[in-house]
Formats: sequence, C-alpha cells, structure tokens
Amino acid sequence: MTGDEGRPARRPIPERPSIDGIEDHWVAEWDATSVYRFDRTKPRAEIFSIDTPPPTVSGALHMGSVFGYTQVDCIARFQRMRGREVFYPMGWDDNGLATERRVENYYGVRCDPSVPFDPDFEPPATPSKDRVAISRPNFIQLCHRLTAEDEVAFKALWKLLGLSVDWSLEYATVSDLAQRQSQRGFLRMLARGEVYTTEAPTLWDVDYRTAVSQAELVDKELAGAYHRIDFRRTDGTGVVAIETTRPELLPSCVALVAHPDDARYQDLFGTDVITPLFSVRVPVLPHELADPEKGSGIAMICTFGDTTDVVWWRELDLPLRALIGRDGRLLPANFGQPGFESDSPETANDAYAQLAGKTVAQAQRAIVELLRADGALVGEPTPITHPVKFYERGDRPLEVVTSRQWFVSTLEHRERLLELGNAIEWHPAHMVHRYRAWVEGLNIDWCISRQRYFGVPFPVWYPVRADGTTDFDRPLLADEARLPVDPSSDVPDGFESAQRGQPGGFVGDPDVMDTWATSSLTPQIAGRWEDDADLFERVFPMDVRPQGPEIIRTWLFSTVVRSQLEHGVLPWRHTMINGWVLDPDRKKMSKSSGHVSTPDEVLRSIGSDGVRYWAASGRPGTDTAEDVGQMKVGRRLAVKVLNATRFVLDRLGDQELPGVEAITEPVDADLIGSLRALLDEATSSFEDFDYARVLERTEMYFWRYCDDYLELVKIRAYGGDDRAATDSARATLGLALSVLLRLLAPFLCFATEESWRWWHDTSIHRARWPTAAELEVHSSVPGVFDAASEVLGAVRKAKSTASRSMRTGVELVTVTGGPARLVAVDAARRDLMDAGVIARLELKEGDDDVEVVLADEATSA
RNA sequence: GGGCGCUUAGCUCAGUUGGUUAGAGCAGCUGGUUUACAACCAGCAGGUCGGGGGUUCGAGUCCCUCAGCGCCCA
Repeated sequence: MTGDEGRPARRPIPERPSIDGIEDHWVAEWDATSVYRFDRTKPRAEIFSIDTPPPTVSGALHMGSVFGYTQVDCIARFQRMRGREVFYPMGWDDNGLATERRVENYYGVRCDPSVPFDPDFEPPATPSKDRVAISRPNFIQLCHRLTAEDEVAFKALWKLLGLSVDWSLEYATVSDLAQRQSQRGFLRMLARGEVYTTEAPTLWDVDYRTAVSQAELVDKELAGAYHRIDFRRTDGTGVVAIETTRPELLPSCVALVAHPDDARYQDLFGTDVITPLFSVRVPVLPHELADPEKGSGIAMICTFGDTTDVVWWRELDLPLRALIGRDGRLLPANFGQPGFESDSPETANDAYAQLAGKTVAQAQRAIVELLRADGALVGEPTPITHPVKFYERGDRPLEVVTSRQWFVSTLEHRERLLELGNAIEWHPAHMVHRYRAWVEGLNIDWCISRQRYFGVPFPVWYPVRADGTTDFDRPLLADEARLPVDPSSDVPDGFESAQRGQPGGFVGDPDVMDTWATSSLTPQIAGRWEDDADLFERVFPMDVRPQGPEIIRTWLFSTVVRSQLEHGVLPWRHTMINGWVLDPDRKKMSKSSGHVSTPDEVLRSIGSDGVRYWAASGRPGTDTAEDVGQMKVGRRLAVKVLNATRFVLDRLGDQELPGVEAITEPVDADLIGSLRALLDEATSSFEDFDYARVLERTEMYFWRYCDDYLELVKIRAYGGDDRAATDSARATLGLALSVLLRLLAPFLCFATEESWRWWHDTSIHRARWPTAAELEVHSSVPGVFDAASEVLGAVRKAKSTASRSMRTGVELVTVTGGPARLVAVDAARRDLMDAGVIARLELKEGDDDVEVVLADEATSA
C-alpha cells in the first residue's frame, strides 16, 4: 500500500456522486497546496524536464491544442507519480507578427515609427476601418496590454483542463528574461562567427514589409498564364521564344537558361540574345535546374522572380538588375547607364516609364500591352494554375528583394544536424523523416531578422561615418551585463544619445528577431540559462520536447540548431509529436471550420476528464477526429470511477483495511496477479510514451473489475461467518481500487482525485505509482478469475436469452472441461453460487462447456 | 516528381517479435431496475482486415505491385 491510507474519509462521500463542477474545486485545491510545484533541490537524475510548447497567445486556442497538451500532461503525471521531480513550465509565445496583426485589428491601429510617442494615448473605443497611425512605443504598449489579457484566458483554460504545470515557472517570450537570453544567445553566436549580416536576395512579404525565412514558406496554387515572348538572336537567324508567368520582370532579365542536354538549344549556348522592348544583351546558358518539360524548355532569369532565379544568379555568376522594391512596386531605372546597358536606351526608357512605380500586377498588364504592340508577344497568354510561394501569413505572393539581413549559418552544419536528428528518440519514430527531409532540403541560411516592431531587438548599433553613411561591417555590440537593451532608445557604450544618427555617431539596428529566433531557446529560457546556472544544470538537456508536426521544420529544427551551436548537445532526449485534430466529419482541419465549439464550452459541457480521455485515446502522432461521442465515453468512465469507489468504500466500512497478507481466497489472489500483469504493461508503455495503450488496457481492466469481480465478491465482502474470506475480499477490493485509481490518475485527474480523497489525506497526484511489490500474493490456482468470469457470463446469457431478471435463481449449472478448468471453477464455487444465485454447481470432465438450468418462474423470487 | 503515413464491423479505432475461431467502444437490436451506478446492467447481431501477387506449416501482421486518402518536400 502507499502507506498514507488515511481514515476516516477526508471528504464526505456524496449519496449520488457527480463529476459536474468538480474541476473548480480541485483546481483551487491543487493551487493552494502546490501539488505540482517543482522541487529544484533534486539532482538531475531524479528530474524529468519538459520543454513545453509556448502557445501563440494571439491565436485562439482550439481542440488541437487541448489534444496535444493533454497527452504531454499524462506523461508528466506518470513521471511525477513514478518519483521523478517534474519540471513542467508553461510559456507564452507573445512576440511576433501574430500579435501585431491581432493588435492592429483589435484596436484599429497601425505602427508608424515616424510618429512621436504619445504618453497619453488611448486606442479608439470602437476601431474604425481607417487605422490610426501610432508610434512604435505606443504600439508595443498595446501589444503588451492585449497579450496580457490573452494570457489570463489561456491560463484559465489550461487549469480547467487540468494541466499539472508548475505555474511559478511561467514565462513569456517577450519578457525581459527571454529578451536577455535571446540577445545573449545572439551575441555568443556572433562572437563565434555563427551569425552574420549581409545584403542579399531575401524572401520578402510586400504587405508586411519584412523578410521571412525559408521555414515560413507555403505553396499556394494560383491562377496565372504563360506568356510566350520572342527574344532576337544576335547571329541573325531569327528569334527564340521563352515562356514566362511573370512578363513584368522582363526589364530585369539577365540571361536565358535551358537544360544542358536539351537538343533544341545546343547551338544557342554561349551566344547572346536581345530582350524585346529594352534591347538588353543577355547570354543563353545551360543549367540542370531548367526543366525541358516546362513551357518551351527555355526560361528567362530575372533578378529576381523566385528562389530558382537566386540559385541561377549565384551559380552562373550573373549581374544584378534589381527592380522590385520593398513595397512590391517597380523601382526607377535608367537604361543606357551602367548596370542597365541597352542597345536602344531611349526606346527602353520609354517602355520602362510605363512600368516604373506600378505594382507587379499593374506592371504585368501594362507590359503585355507593350509586348503585343511591339509584336514580341506570340499569340495570347495561356491560362494555367501553378504553385506560388507565399509567406504563411501573407496575402500576396512573396517577392525576392535584396536587403540587409541577419543570418544564422545552418547549411554548413547540415551533416551534424542530420546526425543529431537521428540521435533524438522520436515518438512516433517515423517523424524523424520530416526532420531529415527538411534539413536535406535547406538551400538558404536561416534569416532571423524581421522588419517589424513587437519582438526582441538586436543588441547592436552601427557607426555612422563622417559622410553620413552607415558602417555595417563594424557593429557596436551591447555588453552582456546590460542586456536586454533596445538600441532604438539605449545608447552604445562610449556614445552620447545626442550622437544618434549624426556623422561620427551611431544608429541602432532597426530590426527585431524572428519569433523562432527566441522560441528556439525555450529550454534556455525556461531553465534560466546563466541567469540561474544551478537550475539550468538540473533541467538541461531536457527529457522531452512535445509539439505538433507542422513546426518540426521551425521550432524543433531551430532548437536543435541553437543547442548544438551553444552547447554542442541535443536539447532533449525524446521528442513527442502529436497528431492533427480533424473535424468531426474527418474531412477538414479544425482551424478552417468556423462552427466548432470552443474548448471552454466543450470542457464545461462534457467535463475535463471526458475531454482528456478523448485526447489520451489518440495514439502518439496519429490524427484524430474531434469526437464528442468518445468524450462522453470518457465522461461515463469518470462517473463509473466515482460510483465504484463509493461502492467499495461502503463494503470496506469503518474497519481497518486488511493488508495484502489477508488475500488468501483464490479468486482474490488471481485478480491481484492479473493486476500485476496490467501494471507491468502500463509502466513499460508509459515509459515508452505510449500513454494511449496504458489508458486502453487500464480502462478494459477497470470495467472487468467492476462488472465481474465486484459482482463475484460483493456478498462475501459484506461479511459472514468466514472472517478470513471476508478479509480477503476486502483487502483485494481496497488494494485493486487503490492501484486502479492510481493507474487512471494521469488521465482522469479530477475523478480519481475526488475518489482518492474520500479515503486519503493527500493528493493522488503525488501518490506513488503502484509497484509489483504491493501486489505480492501467491495464486495457487491460476486462471480462477477468468474461469469464474466465463461461468458467470454463461449464467447471465442464459437469463438474458430467457428474458429473465439477473436475480433469477438457477437450478443447476454444469461446467465441463479439463482438470485445470474444473479446479479453477471449483476454487470460485462459493462466489459463483452467490453472484449467479445458483442452487447447484456440478463439475464434469469433458470438452469445455457450461450448461445452465434456470429455476422455474414460480420458484424464482 | 520524391518521401512519409494511413486503408480492419454502419462509425471511431486497437491488434507488440508472423501463431487458436480478428477485438473494443459508439450506433443498432433484444431484454433487465428492492439495496454502487438508467449518465446503469446483461445479451445479440455485425468484418472475404482496400485490390492483386508472393514468402511461410501458418499472413491483418513480412515482401512486391496497384488503387484511394492525408501530410511533408521539390
């Protein structure tokens, strides 16, 4: 036993137990008694640390979040009961674009860094469509205000769900602590040469006006058209036609490209052709990436239409004629000048004058007319649909814009990152493929700077030269002791604030870090790396990273990168990847559907245990439909736990519960023996992160305990002449209930706690996980419980078939079978006759069978 | 185009290194309430394990192939 079976009952057992509303009571109680408080004095070997995903507070919580977080919580609760000190923090990912957009919509504002700070600013009471332009500090204030509200709501939901988080470890990615960790991590990388700044072609969202990283790309299928355009050959043999979906980029064309094996273009390789309208001479070059199947098999390379253009530009060493600006409009250009050499500058500039300043869509319409008039457009554009790269939050296709950005070196570490991926224990194992595919497909370093506002600034300033230009090559770094700093208001060492922007002075780096650049440090932030070295050593590397599959390429990948660069080790030993939650119709993802209930409504109407049951029924990594039916099954199980406990405690009465040595009856001993087998399987499955199997097996066992075992012994347990037999039943009822409640506690954390506290002083969630030593009994007659269940089942079936009550008396039961079976049935004789209301039970050798003769209606009471 | 996963009862899903007659819940049907539970109990019915081929004494499980669905990457 656990040693703390307190008596009398600590909470009164209600006449009709109910699970409705028990969440509020236990959430408050757990808070008040700090049940989940992490004890930081424990050594690393006794600690189980979890790198909890910080939810994006500006996104609505949905059943998908409930699903994944519940699964982790089951693991946490198991490890805690097993005796590990569980480090289970919760963070909020509040910085970044998601919050900015929500603040813009919620308050009807937009950030304009040129607007001066207004200390008395209040957002409009009702947001209008015309966004009010406000200063950056005012904007950031609103971000803090709204995320603080969101975090309160999120926290309440997590508590209602029953997550066993230690809330004293709460953190936010925009907090001073996280900013300091983030800036320190950046400076360390910079010192080691692992992060660099450069002006380079960068993926760019023209609406958000920021750079984005490769990890944030999504393909969207978009309508477009192939435009067939003639280029004039310089050898006088006529024209060559290319096909392009982006004719507006023609003025930035720097070459044509075809596959080296393409027979059609062999004679063109190495020659020049002349662009229509702009009369620019460009070479025709071979490259493997040109697809002979696409269009005419020959493509124009522009600077830049997409990432393939960047690869060609880099590998073929082509000139740069950048024409798309940060606002997505065509920049001014002067043909005939260096960089824009033309055989016919005047015509070129006339044509370009009709494009400059236009958006790409407007420019496309204009250039099609110009090409048509010129005769270079062959036929009419052919409509197609094709995949186009978008920023995952963006509304318009990404452009490639040349700009100065900060990059973390990842490409050169590819092999090491693959090794590290293999060294992680993935649950389920096949998820490693997603990581591998991502690392193998990397083609640009990790861009971590964003031209946004609500995020962690770079702790960097730049000198301003005497001529007023910025010297990006000699950044002025913040001293680590000053972190966190904001270079837009703080001043670098050795300068006065009056020197900001002045020749001989300095300017602050205007950008903020990508949210993943901070989130990639969650183990360091939660473990307070260097701020609290003692704590960090006790929790890092962590035991497990749970998360969704869609952020393997971002969060999981970037955390591995940072841990490798900073510490040279994996950030955790295990990773647990949860599945998707699908709509009830199993067709669409829950996010895309508008009429799904909110988690709060579901938790309140069904009860948290029912929802937890549903979530824990989903296998690791397996997509699962939002299934109210399954939740109700869990709810019924929770109610059953209360009722069964009440019944057993009633049988146990006020007397001292007999110890395990009292378990002498064969049925009882055999039940405990099978419980031990269940325990072994539950423990090993839990250690292997297979919570769903534990739940399934335990649930099945629990129903048999209720439906068969309780029925078999309920009369004997009442007490009679045979004191030893009664004590055996009581000892078994109590022990089995105690073990089953503990096995179910990680899942049904409310109902098991409620039941437990009817007869214990302290929380079940700090009770010891059952051990085989508790279940040391000697079963001299193996298989008694199964045999008795089978006979009982046959008796029930006979009564049910005859449409008679289960209380109907039975004249005679004849069990036939081999010697072992007969011995087993005989060992349960008394319980069987009581439970089945059987008058005579006869045993005969023969083939397995059970024959039941019911008593007459008249003689059956 | 490449990779990964899935396909088992009307529905949602288990099924471990190949080993009795393939399981559970929900829904359905038939019955049963005087002492834990009607938010309950008992019982019944329901499947050529996506198609085809192969290995084996034996395949839901291993191999090949085809089809459909989903996700990731290009």
